[in-house]
Amino acid sequence: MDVDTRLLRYFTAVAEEGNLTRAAERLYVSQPALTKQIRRLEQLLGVQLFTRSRTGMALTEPGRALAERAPSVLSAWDRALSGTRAVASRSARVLRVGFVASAANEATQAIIAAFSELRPGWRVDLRQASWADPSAGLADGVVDAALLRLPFPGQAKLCVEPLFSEARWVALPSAHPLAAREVVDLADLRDEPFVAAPPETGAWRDFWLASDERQGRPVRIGAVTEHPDDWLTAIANGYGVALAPESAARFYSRPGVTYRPVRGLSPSGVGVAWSPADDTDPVIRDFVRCCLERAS
Amino acid sequence: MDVDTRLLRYFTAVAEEGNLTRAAERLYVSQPALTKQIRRLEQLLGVQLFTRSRTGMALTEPGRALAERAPSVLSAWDRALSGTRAVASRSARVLRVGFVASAANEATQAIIAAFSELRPGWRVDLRQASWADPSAGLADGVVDAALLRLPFPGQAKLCVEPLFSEARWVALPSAHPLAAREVVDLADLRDEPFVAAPPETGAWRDFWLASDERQGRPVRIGAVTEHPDDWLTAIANGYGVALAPESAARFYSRPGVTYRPVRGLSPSGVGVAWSPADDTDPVIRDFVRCCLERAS
DNA sequence: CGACGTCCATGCCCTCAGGTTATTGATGCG
DNA sequence: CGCATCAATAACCTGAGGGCATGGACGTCG
Repeated sequence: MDVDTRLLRYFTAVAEEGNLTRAAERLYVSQPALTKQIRRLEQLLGVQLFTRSRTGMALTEPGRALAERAPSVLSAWDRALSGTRAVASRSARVLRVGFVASAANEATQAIIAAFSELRPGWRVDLRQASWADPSAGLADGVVDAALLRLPFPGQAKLCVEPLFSEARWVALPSAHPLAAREVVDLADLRDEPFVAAPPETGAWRDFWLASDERQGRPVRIGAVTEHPDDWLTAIANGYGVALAPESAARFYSRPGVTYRPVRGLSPSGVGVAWSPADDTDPVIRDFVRCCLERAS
Repeated sequence: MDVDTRLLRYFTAVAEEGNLTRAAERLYVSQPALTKQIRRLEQLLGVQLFTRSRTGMALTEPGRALAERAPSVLSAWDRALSGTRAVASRSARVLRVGFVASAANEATQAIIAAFSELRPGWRVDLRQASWADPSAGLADGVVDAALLRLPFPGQAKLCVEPLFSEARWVALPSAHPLAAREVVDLADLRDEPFVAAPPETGAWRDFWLASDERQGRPVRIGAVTEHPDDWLTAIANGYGVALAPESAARFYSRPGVTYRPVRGLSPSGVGVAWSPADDTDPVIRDFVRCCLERAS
């Protein structure tokens, strides 16, 4: 008896939401399509998985049994997939490097260049991650190494080497009164609306909102963005201000956005991370070495 | 990224056979269909899994990586499937009982009747297994309990309670000279062709060929059968003789087939088996109790 | 009490995945 | 050289799986 992992994902979504309509939205399919799939799954197993009512879809006892076991299937497949891809990229002499926007900025290019010289046969695949994934794909096994802002959630499970740290500056709409000053005080920013990363990024988001350093004053969110482009646009349009590493002033300059140093703000660290499973891999070690050389 | 488990089964088959044509036969699909599926899988992963040549399909390094991981996905799904079905049948008050043909014979009905009386709300689903599966589906989680001939392969991993034992008789074509005797000597059977179970049944097959008791004299196979009907037909048609439990003489009588006791042959045991996971289940315990009561 | 909102199910349509048979190419072998 | 062996391709058919629009059951609220 065969299933598609898609069917299992559909099932878990409905099980979690308890509601076809919402699950369908979450899965980006239409509700009738989902209805059909769930019925098909039930028919496939010969087991009723849900009891339908106007209040939604409730798991039956066998449904709960499947809901408990489905994740193990999905995660087994995830492991198989990322494992296979990892081996494939290795045997094609490709190093997959993830980075979050504004992580290493201009250092990135120097690192890649140094690595290319050290390992002439190898190609580097650079993949920019959205801010929603602070591990830049490393946690999912999508990349072999990543250039990241420190600290980041899940850091404990990975090997990390800090590279350098930079002052946190502020990016302001050029028309903003504070843009006229050479240096801004953190205290002056406390009541400004901020352009922030999506809420699911947790500690990462908080760090760039200076949540720890605003003495309990709640932050006002002016806009939420996932990528540098939206971010710059939001600031230029006056939706709010945002903290950014000093190098962003050079790397992400744009008319309408002004960067200024901030007094009284701790710096931000940049590091390189890789999976403990690859810790002995000579190519990874070379890459890390390049990072350390070029960053100091 | 989603896959169908079918695709993974196809992949493993090709990986094992190293040959599309043979793998296609084994999977009961056409060779072009399999070609397409394998290419689709490669495309899906963005990874070349095989190198094609006149000698067949050889795994690449990433292919080997997937071949190592695919079984874990398939077995996770197998567990999820049989686990869910088990819970479903329990919550529908159905006890799934497997049996191999001629295991308990007439005792079976008495057992079921006793169980129905003890657990009036419950229904028993009887499932006859082919001789190719001596655990009658118990090993695969397809049934909750099974009535079996002992010993059987995989017995160590299950809970087993022996019920009774029976003499092994011989089933002969009625026209066979030995059918004229009241009792047959094992020695007289040694050079006869036998009707046997399929080779993959291993020890089971050997036991019913009396391999251990023919003093190294090789057995001659006259026919191979999987089900009682073929078996009786093969014997009646004179393709060979076969050992059978005494009760088969009553339970599987047919014109053209004569049963006779055999001197000098050890008896055959019958038992009930269930999964250790269900050992504390009161319903299973009741069923086992019924078996013990009715068999003694 | 009737209008509306919320959910799931149904009907109809379209596209493409996945299967079939027949055939073509490539390549080693007697 | 002709044959056997494998994989790939072509042409075709069926049905799975998606979308939209709508129906039906049932609370809820003005």
